[in-house]
Amino acid sequence: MKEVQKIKIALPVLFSFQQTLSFLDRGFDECLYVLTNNSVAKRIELSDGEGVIRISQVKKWLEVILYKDKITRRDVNEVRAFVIDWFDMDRDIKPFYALLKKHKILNHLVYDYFGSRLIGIPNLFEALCWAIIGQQINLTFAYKLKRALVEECGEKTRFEDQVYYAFPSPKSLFNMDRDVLVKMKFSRQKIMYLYTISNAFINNDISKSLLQNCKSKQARIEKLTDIKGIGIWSANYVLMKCLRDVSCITYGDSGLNKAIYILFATDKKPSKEAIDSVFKDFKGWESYLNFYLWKTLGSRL
DNA sequence: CCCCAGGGCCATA
DNA sequence: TATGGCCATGGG
Repeated sequence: MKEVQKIKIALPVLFSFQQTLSFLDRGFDECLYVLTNNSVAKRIELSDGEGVIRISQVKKWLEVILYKDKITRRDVNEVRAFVIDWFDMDRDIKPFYALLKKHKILNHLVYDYFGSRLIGIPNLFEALCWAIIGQQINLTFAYKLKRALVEECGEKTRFEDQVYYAFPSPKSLFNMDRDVLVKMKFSRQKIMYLYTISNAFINNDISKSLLQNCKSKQARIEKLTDIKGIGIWSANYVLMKCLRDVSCITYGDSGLNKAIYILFATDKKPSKEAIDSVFKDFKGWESYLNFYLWKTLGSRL
């Protein structure tokens, strides 16, 4: 970390960095970034090696400080692209807000979460593993599992009295001893799914570019759900959080069910038709509505 | 002790 | 196609 470089990104309209920070800081035991009152820092993997970035707001700009041994022009471009992707800063969400404002029941969400963007998981392997880890268990426990995994086999950087972890690589996860994962309290199913996904990445059966090159959304869903452990919920979750597809609905999601039940007085587990009727006024913005509905449940789901 | 968590797979009918 | 059991643990 011998060199330092400041990178400025202009704030888009309808973007709130405070909302971004409050989403990242939901009281869960997150291990892949470090928060302060007004900044977030994380380890970043770049083509020319790893570094640490710290992001804060300075007036009308996002200021990203990159710490790295030797900083290249390519590093700077990649960091800028990473942050824009992570916080979904390139998207014009005016059309979404227009739809929200005229909705009878949901219009207050504009003001409750003003400038809140769909925060992503740019790393596809991490997004898929996180979908597996989070299935069927409460998020508090899911974050504990993730931390155990990351601390065991994620690469780390020590910088200014802090440890910054990378999410494990497919190879390092694949090579983890089964018993170690059992001791961490992963279920046998989750362990098998994680191995399967790791192996798929190692063999290049799945990658972000392979998904991006699929002809249709349906083809992407099929490619994802071909993987054992990835069902319809996980596929939509990953397309939303990693591929930045804004037209996804996480069918089967307990949090989504709960939000719709509370706001629309449906069954506790609303039918697909009931869910679709909520989303029908938000064509092309389903992922954003999905994300905002999650937010209505509060910091802890 | 019960039920359910940001599900999905498999067996059965 | 639909339904029920199973997974592992923790919180309510």
